[in-house]
Amino acid sequence: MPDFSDSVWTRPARARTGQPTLSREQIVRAAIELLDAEGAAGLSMRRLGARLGSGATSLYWHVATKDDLLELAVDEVMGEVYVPEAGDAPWRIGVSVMAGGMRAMLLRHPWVIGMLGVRPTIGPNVMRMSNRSVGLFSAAGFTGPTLSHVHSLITAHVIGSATTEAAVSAAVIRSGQSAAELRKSLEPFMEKAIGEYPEYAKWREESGVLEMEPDKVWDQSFAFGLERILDGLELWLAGDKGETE
Amino acid sequence: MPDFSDSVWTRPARARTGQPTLSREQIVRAAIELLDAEGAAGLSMRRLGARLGSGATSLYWHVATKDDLLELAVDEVMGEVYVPEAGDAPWRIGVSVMAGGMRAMLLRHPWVIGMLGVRPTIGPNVMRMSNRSVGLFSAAGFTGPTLSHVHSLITAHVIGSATTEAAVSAAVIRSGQSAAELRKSLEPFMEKAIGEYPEYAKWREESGVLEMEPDKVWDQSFAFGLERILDGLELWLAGDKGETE
DNA sequence: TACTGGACTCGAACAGTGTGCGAGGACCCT
DNA sequence: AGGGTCCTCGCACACTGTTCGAGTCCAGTA
Repeated sequence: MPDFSDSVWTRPARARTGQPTLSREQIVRAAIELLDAEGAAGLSMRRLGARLGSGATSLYWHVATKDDLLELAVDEVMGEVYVPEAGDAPWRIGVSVMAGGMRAMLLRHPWVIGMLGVRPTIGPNVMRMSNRSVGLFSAAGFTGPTLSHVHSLITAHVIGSATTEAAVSAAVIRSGQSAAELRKSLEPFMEKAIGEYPEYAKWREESGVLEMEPDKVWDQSFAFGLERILDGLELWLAGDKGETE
Repeated sequence: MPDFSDSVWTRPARARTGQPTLSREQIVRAAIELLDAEGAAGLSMRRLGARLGSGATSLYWHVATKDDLLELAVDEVMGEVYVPEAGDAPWRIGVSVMAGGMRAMLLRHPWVIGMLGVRPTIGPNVMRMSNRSVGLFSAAGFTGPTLSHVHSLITAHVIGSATTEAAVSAAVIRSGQSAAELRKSLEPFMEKAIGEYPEYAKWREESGVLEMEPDKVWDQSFAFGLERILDGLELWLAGDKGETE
């Protein structure tokens, strides 16, 4: 006797509202959730489909390719970054707000970092950010190619700091220990290396960096760097522009 | 009638010299070659095995996991970076040499960039670099946590600049066109965007950046940023260390 | 010389990946 | 009622990293 418990007849009619059940925005949002929760390796089209209650290949009607989806996701989270309007505050403050916001975003969505080097992002949100940035820097007094260099300098600092910070924090998470515990369990390894790397070892011991709270150190490092950069830029604006060439 | 053309008997004795045919260094070297030629997506254990004339799974005797292999590869190329000895030159020069060398390495091996954010590198070559760097910065007059911040600042600049540069250059390569051609074919897209991003468009038009040679622009941008950073650091060394807090 | 044990290689297999294709269902318009 | 468009999805393909166990070779010992 055939089993009708799962046939077309016993199964309830598909819950269709007449509207498509999937949308590109919905897919992108779900992808970001998955990426946040499990990292780049945790996102597969099949798992994403399952999370949305639909077949994996259905996604391909809304999105040409997984790479495209990632590009959309990157641009989407870029939209979370607030860039102040030019003139709302002194330019140093404006730039700091932008840089801090972008750093926070990258640490919220660390999977973005690994994608920045793969293809340039030119989505609408990135464009909006760029547009605002130009305003910010041009109000500060930068023009022409230099303006672009300044923009690159600031974003490079954000991306670069976030890269190493994210790498370490990923290692901490993977280890299942706290940062302090992880450092302790690496201690013997370091101990052995001391002989070979004397300068490094000496600094490590004397700097007092071992007793500091890791998160605070990252914040300080980022802020310190940003201040030095802004100082350097202000100096350049102040006049001696040909000093170093 | 059985086919003996490929049996143990007809097959020539394995060309064994008595030495193992595979070695970890050889594998890492081949992996780097493959990564350089085809990027991160082009490296698979099977292809790597084929390139070495051996079975894919043979690699697993020398290397625990693909991730381990990548870590080895990253550390290996890090070894290509020359870090001057402290005292061989004024510290600004020393730091510039190191930063420039690291940038060049990252552009030679752009696949490294995408891996830096995934896990921290603590291989011997990276340690050697760190050791040298400490010497460099400490000779410049930096101490304690600040020394670490300065180190982070410089490497962040290198990594950050290389990230966006590599992204663009990857896009150019993928497009199969020259940078200028690619820009031209993106022109209509940009044209349409001008209305929405007025500041950006205005800068784009007036800056003269469109007529410049792309490679030169990258170099200039990197050098400009580095000089600003070094200026900022020198200023800090000069004294007014509490100025901005 | 025979035998053992370690160093090393490798084919088969498993679970999982991105994606093309074609069949089909649901809806709207004529 | 018939067609056309939008949308979903199962199947299949070629490929991935990795495990397992069998096998091959060589050095050392008895």
